[in-house]
Amino acid sequence: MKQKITIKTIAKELGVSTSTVSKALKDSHEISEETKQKIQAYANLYNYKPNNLALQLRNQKTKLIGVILPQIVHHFFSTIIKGIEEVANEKGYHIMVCFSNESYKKEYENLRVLSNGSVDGLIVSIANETLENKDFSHFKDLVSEEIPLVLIDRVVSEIMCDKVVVDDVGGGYKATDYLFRHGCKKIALVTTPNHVSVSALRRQGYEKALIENYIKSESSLIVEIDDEKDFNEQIAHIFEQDIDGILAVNEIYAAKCIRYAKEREFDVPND
Amino acid sequence: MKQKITIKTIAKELGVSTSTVSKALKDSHEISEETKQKIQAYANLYNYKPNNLALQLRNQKTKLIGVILPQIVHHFFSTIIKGIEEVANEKGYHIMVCFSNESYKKEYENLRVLSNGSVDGLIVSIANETLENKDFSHFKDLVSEEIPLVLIDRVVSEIMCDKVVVDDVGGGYKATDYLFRHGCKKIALVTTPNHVSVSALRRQGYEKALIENYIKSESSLIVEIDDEKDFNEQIAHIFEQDIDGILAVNEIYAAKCIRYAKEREFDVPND
DNA sequence: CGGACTTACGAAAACGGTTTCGTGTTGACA
DNA sequence: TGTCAACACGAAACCGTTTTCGTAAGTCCG
Repeated sequence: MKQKITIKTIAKELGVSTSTVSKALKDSHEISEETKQKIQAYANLYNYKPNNLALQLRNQKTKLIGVILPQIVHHFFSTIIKGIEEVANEKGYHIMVCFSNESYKKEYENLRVLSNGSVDGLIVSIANETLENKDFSHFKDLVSEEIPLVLIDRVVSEIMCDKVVVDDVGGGYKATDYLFRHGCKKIALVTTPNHVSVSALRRQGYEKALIENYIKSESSLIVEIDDEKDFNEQIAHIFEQDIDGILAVNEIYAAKCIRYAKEREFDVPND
Repeated sequence: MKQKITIKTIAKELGVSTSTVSKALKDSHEISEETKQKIQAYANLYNYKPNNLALQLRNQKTKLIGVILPQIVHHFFSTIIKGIEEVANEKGYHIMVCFSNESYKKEYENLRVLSNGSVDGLIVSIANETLENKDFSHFKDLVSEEIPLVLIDRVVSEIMCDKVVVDDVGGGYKATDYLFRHGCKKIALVTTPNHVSVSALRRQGYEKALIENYIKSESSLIVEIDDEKDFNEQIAHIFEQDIDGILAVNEIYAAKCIRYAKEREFDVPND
């Protein structure tokens, strides 16, 4: 790399001290107009830019946020990155992105590298492998070192820090409530078996909305899709009842339901 | 943040100099076994980690690669990020990702921040706005500062640096040639109007392959899809000829062709 | 006994900045 | 003429590390 121009080179070239240069470049009142002119002109001419590392070391802050995600080629996660980057930028921050590829080892390694002063804080979505083997000590270390940490989407209660999750219960409730407000009386639920947490939470929201509307939840209106079997066959029986609304726990089920309904000449969304 | 433990604190606490600590931690032969033990034990106990910023400043390298892309919520770009991150990781590097949102100003700003010592090199895909107003001076500055720069996908000849682009001509050629090698004689081309550059390049490849196989390009075998109109109607006429191969310039057209062929009971890929 | 060589450590410079605290020179004022 | 403040600048410390070089003490050998 070419000989970078630093405050020292300017100082030497102009026969002043580095402190004078530093002050002149930030228009300090301690420096005479004449000297300031000279220094600023020189800096401009040679396109001087202060070295970020030096500043970060001195200020003990990097204006950088580390982001560790399990994947990226995935609409959900790339959207998250975009969102984080936008807000960070507004606040004068930049982001460093790493991926764990759902691997504990890579997550651990990334955490180690980023928590050594490289970033001011971290935003992490935990890798599946970590979730399975339940070893969160690397996160707990961060917390005890008081490095700002926010967990998103995939969170665990063991780690004491701020968390942001999609409000699945609220989402399920709001969607169901919306249908009620639009005149639906008998709403079916198309969901997965209950061990998938997102679905279970959205189902809770669905049931909460039923209760608030004084409606009894009927198991004949709820179908837990088995992905191994044919989708249409599984939902057929709910279409045979006189339902006027369907809540699907994810876009895929929703799309399939809509297609099924259209093929049977229902008017979506009016019917 | 809690009082971080540094080499200095260890040195003071153990009554030795910082140089001794530094050497002991990297198992230098200059330090006696006894002292090493003591220092390493202490460092371990208090979970000492060397400060990255200090190292980067000292070594004049960050092991960081800056990546600036126009978008991210896009399969192509998120795949690129993943690829870069993987290779970088193998070589002990990490990446800093920024987005220009196709805006000249954000691109300029990102470039400015990253080129101040924050990264060892840059990988950039130029923003559309920059491409339009043809102002590449910010890139040229980088080059003259001899900061390693690689342009990907969207490149311009004005900037003297390494570039990586998808080889569309070669891709079109190889695909067509493949069909010839597998016995096809009459190959149709399903493409977009010629002003879309990717398609135009792949078409060049297609035509090059035809020429090399001494086959005359026939306009009746080439259909430029108008996305406003019905796809199937537009390709119908090529299926009426006795073709034995189709080259589609993108996956969407390919998928639609295959579906069309299957619906008409062709045996894909044998027919 | 004296010179050479090892061992085990510390001092200081360096990376590139910022900032606090002098300090020498003016000029004003009593 | 002596005092004091303002002005304009420099010295040095600091951020956390590495590394070169110097050196005191101990060992070995002739």
